Amino acid sequence: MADTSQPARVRFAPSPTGRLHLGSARTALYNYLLARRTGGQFILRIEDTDFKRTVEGAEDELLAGLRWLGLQWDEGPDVGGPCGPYRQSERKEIYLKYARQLVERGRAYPCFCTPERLARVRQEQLKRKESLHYDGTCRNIPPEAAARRVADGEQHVIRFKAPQEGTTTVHDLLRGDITVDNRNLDDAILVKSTGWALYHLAAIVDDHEMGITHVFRSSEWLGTFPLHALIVRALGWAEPTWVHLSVFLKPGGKGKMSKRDAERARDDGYSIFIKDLEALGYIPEGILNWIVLMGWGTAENDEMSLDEMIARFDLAHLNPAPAAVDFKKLDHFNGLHIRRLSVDDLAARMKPFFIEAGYPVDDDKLRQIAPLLQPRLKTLRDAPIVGGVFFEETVSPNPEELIGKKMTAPDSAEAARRAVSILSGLTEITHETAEPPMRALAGELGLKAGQLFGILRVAVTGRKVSPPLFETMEIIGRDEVLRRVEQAVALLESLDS
RNA sequence: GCCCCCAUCGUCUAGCGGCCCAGGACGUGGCCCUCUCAAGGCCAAAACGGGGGUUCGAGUCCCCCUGGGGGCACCA
Repeated sequence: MADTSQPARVRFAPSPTGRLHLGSARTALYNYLLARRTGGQFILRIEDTDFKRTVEGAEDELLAGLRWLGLQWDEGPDVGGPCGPYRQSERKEIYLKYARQLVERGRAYPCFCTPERLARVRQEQLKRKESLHYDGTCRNIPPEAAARRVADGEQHVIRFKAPQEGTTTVHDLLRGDITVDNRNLDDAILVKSTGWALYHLAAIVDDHEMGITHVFRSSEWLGTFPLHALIVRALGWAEPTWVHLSVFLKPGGKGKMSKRDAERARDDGYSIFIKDLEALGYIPEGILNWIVLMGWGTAENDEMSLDEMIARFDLAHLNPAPAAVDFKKLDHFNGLHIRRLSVDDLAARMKPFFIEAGYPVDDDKLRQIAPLLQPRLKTLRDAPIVGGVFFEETVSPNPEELIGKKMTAPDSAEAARRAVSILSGLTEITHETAEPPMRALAGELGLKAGQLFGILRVAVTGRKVSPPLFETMEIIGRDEVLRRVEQAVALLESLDS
């Protein structure tokens, strides 16, 4: 079943009508993984035959998003390949060729019904509570008569002539055989009156012409699955392995992700769109690790890099059930992979977020603070929040917060004074040189280390929460540390008057 | 209304008839570590939707119910 011995040719075929989101990214991922796993090819095809719906810039975002995630394709509209063109809008004649073939074989027919008439038929069916389907008016027009009307230039579409009796059985890798009663099949439109093929024909033709071995697509195609298999068979081709992946459900698992849910995710600081996730400080490694597990599972060790996924991915563990998105889990994997980054890598990735937050960035300092921030970041966006202190020229602590735990202002002032006198005696303040004497001082004053350190932390960073105190002092530097602690002394003294 | 699909902890999942009084992960609670916050370590609570079968034996196979999801365009 999980045949990884034969090279797979797979494709990710988005239409440039929207943004790259979680669901499509996961489909792309699975395609990519199977291709790499089997030593096959990953193809990118743009399904842009519906010009009315094409969105300006969508294709660019799609490609950029995939590249950012690290899912580079082997063949595609921009990189070419032996089966091009890879944009459906450039393959019109190919589809027409097969549409004509189908008509010649009596497996498809021209239909002259107007959209208006079709809408009327639908209304009637709705009123009679029947299933919605084409009523077959043009199905029985004699081929010669139909051909004549076409030759005369009469507006028409091409419909597939679906069988009306018996049953059709198709096979999905995750669901096994699916058998439908042919009476429920519809004569779907293959070619619009404009001459452009619809998905039903275009995708089937392209998958064949491009030698696709496995078709990963969303479960929303399950309804037309028999139709598509029938078209493949009518054309006399071998079927690919069909894999219908379930959709993602909203957090909590009740209902599909809707636009409203997407907005709510944004309000919570998350997003279902890849580009937004990048801006929110999520890294490809984290996102990929998160989505690969929604629909595919392993017994244990969920933590994986892309390479590890390639080594472990298989078809047998794909799961047909819908999965609810859990952004908390994304946070977990993102943090996990941030911690896996090298110092230089993390420094480079944090940089734009410091710039965005308005801090004067400095590559050396970024590398210096990276190890301190690394275990504290859930997202890269947290970096300027946690590490902003290293770029601030001055701090303005809240005097009240300078008072040590269970201490008075005068006590705290005295402790700070003593700290200054000891620290100023050091030629350099580092973790090694400063911590021992400060611990000793705490003991001498009858304080817990945490009490003294707390005062110094607020004095030096202006915050109650910061990276480890002495490492922080080391980076801020002796002179500035002294200046800040002295400032704290003054602040504390002003308090008790 | 009609058609199709799915069903294990709150969530993502492992399980492919006995190895399961159901394993891992997120989240949650507790403890440890600890200069704060994290990170890390340990522990805990937490599930086979219900009912019928099949079988010596069912989370695993079959049926029904329930629940959830998808589809029914000259969109993809």
